[in-house]
Amino acid sequence: MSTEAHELSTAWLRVFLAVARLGSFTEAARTLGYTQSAVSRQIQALESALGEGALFDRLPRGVAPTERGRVLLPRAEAVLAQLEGVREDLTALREVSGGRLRVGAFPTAGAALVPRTVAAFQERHPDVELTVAEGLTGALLGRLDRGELDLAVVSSTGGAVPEAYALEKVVDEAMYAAVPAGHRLARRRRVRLAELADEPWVSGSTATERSLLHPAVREDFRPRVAYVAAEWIAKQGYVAAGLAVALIPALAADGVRPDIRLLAVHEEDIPPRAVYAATLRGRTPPAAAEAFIRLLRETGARFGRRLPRP
Amino acid sequence: MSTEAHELSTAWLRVFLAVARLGSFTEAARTLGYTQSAVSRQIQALESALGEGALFDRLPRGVAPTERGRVLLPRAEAVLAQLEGVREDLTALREVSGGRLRVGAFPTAGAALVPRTVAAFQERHPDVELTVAEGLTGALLGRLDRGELDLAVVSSTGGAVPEAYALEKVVDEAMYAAVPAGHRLARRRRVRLAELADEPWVSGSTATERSLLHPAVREDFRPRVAYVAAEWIAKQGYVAAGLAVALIPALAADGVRPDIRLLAVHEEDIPPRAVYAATLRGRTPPAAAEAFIRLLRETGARFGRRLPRP
DNA sequence: CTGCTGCCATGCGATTCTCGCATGGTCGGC
DNA sequence: GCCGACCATGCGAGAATCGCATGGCAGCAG
Repeated sequence: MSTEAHELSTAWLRVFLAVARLGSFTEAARTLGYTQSAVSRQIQALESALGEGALFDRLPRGVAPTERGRVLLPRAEAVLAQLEGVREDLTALREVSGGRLRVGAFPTAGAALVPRTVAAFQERHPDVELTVAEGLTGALLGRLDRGELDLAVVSSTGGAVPEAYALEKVVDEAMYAAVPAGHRLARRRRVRLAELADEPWVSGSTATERSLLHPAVREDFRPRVAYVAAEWIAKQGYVAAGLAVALIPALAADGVRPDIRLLAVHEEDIPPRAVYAATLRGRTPPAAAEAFIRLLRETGARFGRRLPRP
Repeated sequence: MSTEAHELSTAWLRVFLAVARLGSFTEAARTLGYTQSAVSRQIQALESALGEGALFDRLPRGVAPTERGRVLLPRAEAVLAQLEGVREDLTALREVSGGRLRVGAFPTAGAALVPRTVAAFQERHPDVELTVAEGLTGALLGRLDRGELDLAVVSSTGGAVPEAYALEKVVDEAMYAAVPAGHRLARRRRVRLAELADEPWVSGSTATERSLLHPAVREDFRPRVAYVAAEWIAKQGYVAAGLAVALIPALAADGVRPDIRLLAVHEEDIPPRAVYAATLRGRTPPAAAEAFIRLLRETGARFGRRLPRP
């Protein structure tokens, strides 16, 4: 007879409550799907685990809680309620309600992809505290490493990504050529870059290595960068004025002014820029992050090789 | 692989907390006195009981809680705190702090026995809410039966007590003869009732059957009740005036006026009146009741066959 | 690049727990 | 005085849990 408190089981408490409520071992057993002997022993075990003194008086007709039993009653309910709370919390987590999510994204993603995804996310999971920070891919990964972010939206332009991160492709971003409304190709829907090889270009940098044009350079396409403008709003100005054409990633193609036409560039001319959602490899990402990534892909699908404004 | 939630053990949670705090199965095992394998399996069991999703990420150097783990953390602490609360409550109960105690007592006990016991009890257990009700033995037992009282202080005068009650003798109450200060026996400390057989008596009733004198009646003691007075204060008046003598139970002998003398009556002349503490048979009495009974006996010892004022 | 080390997972046998079944004891009622 | 309701308990089967030993994996030093 080990009078020592091995460790009290929550099953004990559930049985205890049933017995207290029903006033009978037999009835509690029937309700709980046990035999009467099992209930008897469970109560015995609980009584011995709790130390001296019975929890129920065994009367000729059923049982009645002793003072100890009456004291235990609200506590047992509280414990079980907490246990129920555990399940609720975890369910809420699975259903992505509550908690926080810290997202980082590269600048272009801030044009449409991330804002739209955020909007959809907020609608579905209004309880999640969501923050978004902008930064370049390298910086974002560093913040991920230091635990400052839960999720980073990065592009493949930054070169090789260390193995420490788990990447999930969100979208293969299509590229568009932007031409003025009166351009000779303005009525086309698709072009080859070779057709624009002789046009003056506006780009983010004179050095093509640092611009979107870089992966497109080939034998038959060596663009002449006549104007330099980093911001898309400025590029639009040059293009709309008929001074130049520009290469625009689909993610930035939203809200283009009406006097500009976007032409889908043939896939072979420029590889799609991949956008990834990065988390720390080996660490289970927050459930909210999973949900955010799903929405990212959903939103991102609209930017993959399709003209936003036909 | 039973993915079903058998019932989560509190041991799970304790192990979980240790692992979360120490960041390592091995270290937690060492701290808790388990082997590493046991900890590993406990966490596995907890994870499977809680359903999909791990609680810890297994890293090359130790483990780190996942989001699920971080959510579980405060809940687990709460559950264990409640469990600790159970033990504290029960310990407090054993040490008689808190809770309530409802006592009933027959009128004479209210003269000194109960008030003194109450005072001692309040001093020792100030947290217990104590109430005292007065009533005759029969009524008190009825209220005990109906759960209106936890404890009844009753005397043996009421005849047989049903078996439904557990009686614990508190004191065998001595009887005194009260005589005026100038009485011929006033200097004695003990008397035989036969010596007072010819005196006029004052009693609570003309019918000796209903008075304290009843059990004392014998061949050589047939008292003549000259005066009837129910209250002890009135009896004192007759005695002090030298009109009569009276029989006084020790419990009522406190605070006797100075012109009256109390003489111990020989034990053979009148059987001591027993005072009992009654609880419901078969029901575990409240811990406070046990403590109260102990103090009753302590206090009552002063009224057994001893003159309170020598 | 190879062996070492630290850490978690897992197969195995022994122990303990817990269950259901059947039985015994006690009390109240017809 | 027998019967029925109810709780306690001996017994054997099955499940859970433990420790021990081993395996797998990642990082690190030589």
